[in-house]
Formats: sequence, C-alpha cells, structure tokens
Amino acid sequence: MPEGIVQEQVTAAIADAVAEAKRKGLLHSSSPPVCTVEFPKREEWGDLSSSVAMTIAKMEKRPPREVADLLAKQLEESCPFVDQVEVAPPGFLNLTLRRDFWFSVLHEIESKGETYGHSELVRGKRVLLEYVSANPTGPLHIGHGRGAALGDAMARVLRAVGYSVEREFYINDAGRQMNLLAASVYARYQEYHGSAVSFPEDGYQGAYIRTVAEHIAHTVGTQLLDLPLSEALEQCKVMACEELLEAIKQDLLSFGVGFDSWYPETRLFSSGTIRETLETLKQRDLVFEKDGALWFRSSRFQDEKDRVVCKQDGDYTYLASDIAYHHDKLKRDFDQLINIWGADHHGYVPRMQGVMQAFGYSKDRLQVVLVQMVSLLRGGRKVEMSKRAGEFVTLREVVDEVGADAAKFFFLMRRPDSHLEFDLELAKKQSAENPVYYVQYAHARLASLFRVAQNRGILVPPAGDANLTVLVQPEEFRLIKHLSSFPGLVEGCARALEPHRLTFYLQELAGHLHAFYYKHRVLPSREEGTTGPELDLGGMNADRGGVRAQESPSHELTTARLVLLRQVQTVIRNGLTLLGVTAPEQM
RNA sequence: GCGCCCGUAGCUCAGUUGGAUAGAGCAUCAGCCUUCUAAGCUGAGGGUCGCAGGUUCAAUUCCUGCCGGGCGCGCCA
Repeated sequence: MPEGIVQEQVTAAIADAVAEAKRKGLLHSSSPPVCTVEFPKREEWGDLSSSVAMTIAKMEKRPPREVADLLAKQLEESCPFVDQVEVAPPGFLNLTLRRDFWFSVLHEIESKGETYGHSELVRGKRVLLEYVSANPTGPLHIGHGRGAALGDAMARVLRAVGYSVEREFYINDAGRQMNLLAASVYARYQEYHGSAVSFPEDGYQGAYIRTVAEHIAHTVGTQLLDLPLSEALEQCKVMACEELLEAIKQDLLSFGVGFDSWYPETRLFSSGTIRETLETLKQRDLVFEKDGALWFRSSRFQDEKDRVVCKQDGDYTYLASDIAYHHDKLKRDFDQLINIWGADHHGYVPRMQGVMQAFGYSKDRLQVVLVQMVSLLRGGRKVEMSKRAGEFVTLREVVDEVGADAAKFFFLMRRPDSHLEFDLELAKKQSAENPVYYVQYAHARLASLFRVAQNRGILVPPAGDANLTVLVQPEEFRLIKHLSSFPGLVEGCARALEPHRLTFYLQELAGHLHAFYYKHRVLPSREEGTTGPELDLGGMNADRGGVRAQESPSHELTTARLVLLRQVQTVIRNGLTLLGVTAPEQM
C-alpha cells in the first residue's frame, strides 16, 4: 500500500509478471488481482514483499507456493531492478531490489521539493470541510481545539492529494443557546448597574460573561435598562455574539487554524432559505404536518424515526437549520461534504445522511468524522472540568501554556475516534520524551548541520552530481526506504481521513534520523587537517551499544550523506507542514 | 431496553482495510558525551490482542453471541 516511486514500479513489475505468466498459459484467472507491496516485518525478508501469489492461488485453486514460484521466476528473468526474489511460506514474494534503484527516491524528493508527498489521486474534486462550528457563547475549549487541529490538518492532507478544499465554520448564532447567552449577559449588565436580579437558570456562568456585559455597559451606558425586555435582550445577543465570535476568531488565529468561509445560521432565517427548503421537501412529501408541527420524514432513510423541524410554537428546530444549511452546501456544487463533529453527536449522523438522500444524493455525499473527548492531564493527574460551573480549560490557555505546535501535534497523535489524554507537562518537556520536540529537533538538527557545513565551505550538490553509491549502511537505507513510503502514507491519510498517521510516520522517520546521526559522522572531523581515510566502524561496533563510530568520512561520502539528509529534512518539513506544525531551523 | 464507538505490554496508544515470530512511546532496569545540537543513542524485561464460537491456506483485522467502559436515543444544540 505505500505508494511511492519505487513501490509503484515494483507493483507494475509484478502486474507485468502476472500478465506474462498468463500469456505463457501458466495462469488463467481472468480478473487481475490487486498487486500490492509492503515493507516486510523483518529486514532479512528483503526490501519489499507481496502477497499477490496467495490471492491468485485462491482464484486459481492452486497451491500458493506454486504460484509464488512461477511469479518469482518470471520477475527475476524480466525485471531489471529486481535483484532477487525469495519465496517464503505460505506464498510470500520477498523482493530484494538493486541497491542503486533506491536512490531514485532521493532524486524524486529533490525534484518535487515541498510537493513531495502530493499526488493527483483525485483531480480537482471539490470538498466542503466543516469543522469547529462552535456556538459563539464563549471561548473555545480543548475539545474544539482537537476538532480545529484535525480539520486544519485534514484540509492540508486532502489538498495534497488533489482535492480543492473549502474550510467552513458554521456559526451557530441562532436558537435557544443564544437566547440563554443574551439573558446571561443582560443579567450581568443589570448587576453592573446595581440592580439585584436573579440569574437565569442554566445560564452561562463563566466569568467572561461579566466582561462582555461590562463592555456593553461601557459602550451603551444605561440605555438598555430603559428598553423593553425583548429589545434589550436582542441587543445583548447581537453585541455579545459579535464580541465572542471575534474572540473565537482570535483564538483560532493564535492556534494557527484557518477558514475560508464563515457561515452564520441567522443568514438562513433572514434569507427565507429555511422556509423555502422545507417547502421543497414538503412538495415531495418528505416533510409533513402532524400534531401541529412539521416533521422531516427521516424514517424513509436510515433514521429510526421522523424528526420535528418546526415546533408547535412555530420555531424551527436546529434540524431545520441544518437541512437548509446542507442543502445550501449541495447547491454550491461540492462533490463531497465532510463534517467534523463531537462524538456525542453520532446519533445525528443517520438523519443528516438522510437529508442527502432527500435531495437525491447518495448518503455518502456527507461523511462525518466523529472526534472523541480530550482529557487534560498535568503530571499524570487529570484536570477536572465542569462545564456546568463554567470551569473548563480553554484552547487559549493550552496554547499559551504549551504553544500552538505542541498542542496541534498532541491533538493529532490519536485516531479521531479514540479518547485522547493530553499531558500538559509532557507537551512542554524539551526532551525526547516529547514527540513533537523529538520530531522538530530532528529537523533543527539537520538545519544546524547544514549551517556548519556551509561555514566550512562544504556544499551540498544536487543529487545528480553526487556519487550516491557510497551509501551502503543499513541506517542509510532505513532512511531511504522510509522516505519512499511518504506519498503513500499521505494518500492513506486522505483516504481514511486520518491525519494522525503522519505523527507516527514522523516519529519513526525522526527515530531513524537520530539513530543514523548518532552512529555515523557526516562532516569530516575537524582536527584532521587532511581528509582521513574512510574509517567507518559502524558495523563492527554493532555489538557495543552506544559506541559511536570514530569515522571521518571521505569527501565523497560526506557529499552523499548531505544529499540524503537534505531529502530527510524535506520530508520532515513536508510532513510537519501537513499537520500545520512548524519546522524550526533552530531550537 | 435499542443503537453507535471502544477493549492490544504496568500506562497511553499504533497496527497501512485478511498476511509471516503482534509494534511504538512513556515507565522500569542496564549502558553511552574530548566530536556535525546528549533537546540524542544502544540494550533488556514486559502479551491468552476482553471472552467464546464461526468464516479460510491465513483473523488483532470480517460475522455472531456474551462481558466490561463511554456516548446517544428531546418539538435542546
């Protein structure tokens, strides 16, 4: 599955071998099998392995071993870059490639540069990616932070494989929650002016409500006290919403998460879109009246029952807004809609996919990524939060404490659908225990190396001008092979909507880099006036842990290693960029 | 009660859509700095992949039933 320049060619070679075997009458099955290659679990099993023989054997009803043998023979005869093929039971093909074939990876990275990892998996398909979409009733909390980091990374990953992505924030500025906000703010406003009032039940308790109320008081003085209640509340709502939305935008800005468009729910009301959309559905009998209310016939699709869209009191439900909003998205001509939601909304997915069907699309037109909860830890202890009392840790607090890079990386270290434990102390640690520092340090370490090289007048030539064949160490090949699988990894992230795979990939790549870097020298030892002989004792020291090779590499080897490391640095940077994390030159 | 998600090393979690002797990071233990960043490296111990069946050459992965944890089943959002 790791598609890259090497993997692609090997996959094609296997497919050719299968076709050739058919021509010779050795194989018969009509449907061509999917020829996949993967890195074997053990290095002694070769460079790449494939299980195609087993799949074919099934179709042909023949022993896997037999099929594997004939494909192995075919590959060894006709494929120029395959050095050797071993067949391992029950029918694996273990391929060893010509060493120099791997160097094509380095040329590839150099020529692609910051687009290495990008592809044209889907060409120009349009995606609307909706995430965060918080109520403007308070600051973003860490749960929003996870959604924000995920959405931002997902947008980057999808763009990398060819999607045209629009990132949208749906502003939930209508409905009961906003009325509650208005009532809370108005109560604080009255308090500020000395009136003793009872605070609304279920009102927003947070201290920020007082701040907002004070700002309003400073702006309009006592004016609101003289207005009819409904008018005063309306004004509180508008002003509070504006201020809190602005704060949300600022929080996202300092977190480094961007949007292309902001879509207010209130627009759906004022423009009459909701009424029109429901009317359309009513004509198709997908919306109907019962018990003095309007219902969406979602049971027609995969929902367990029908749902109210317009209440007996005449107010629309949130579902009505969402139907209109998603109809609008569809009208904007996107090929795919993707929403990132908190996992507690999972029951809502079937009815929204029903909305897709109601408008004549497949339910898969809408994909929903569910994000699980975040628990904050401080030194291994859980930080208790109570939303009810308005005590929750905000995204801003976390970003201020650990930095945007660490916060994003930590949010992206787990599968979306799995609970996340976020250890604040760990995220701040400046050591190898902290994954984000470990990866960023790998990048900075290389940057530093290139600076030293430059100061000594050592140039890094284009890959084409270096003699790469002097790269023979296992640590060097581990790096090259890992680099080769990057494009396939990005594709996998896009297909599965799982950017977290990148964090694992980068930790592995950084690990290979640090291991190489510790064991092998790149630049010649400074003390030696002349370039000493190649004394690479790496292999000989293998049995003594932690002993560095006292090598002083030849000019040729220095050059080749610098070329290799240049590409490692590029891939680390590209990977971090896809996560929205910076790749520092210095730490 | 019904539905969805999760259950993998002491802890937190990966496992590329069914492949080989199940991995990583913490934590524990034992080592490594005259050197290009030790913000780093090497090694060791640690497993009934929740349990029981089924599907097949092959199951952590797919199916069924249990057990345990989380969430959802509003004319709330």
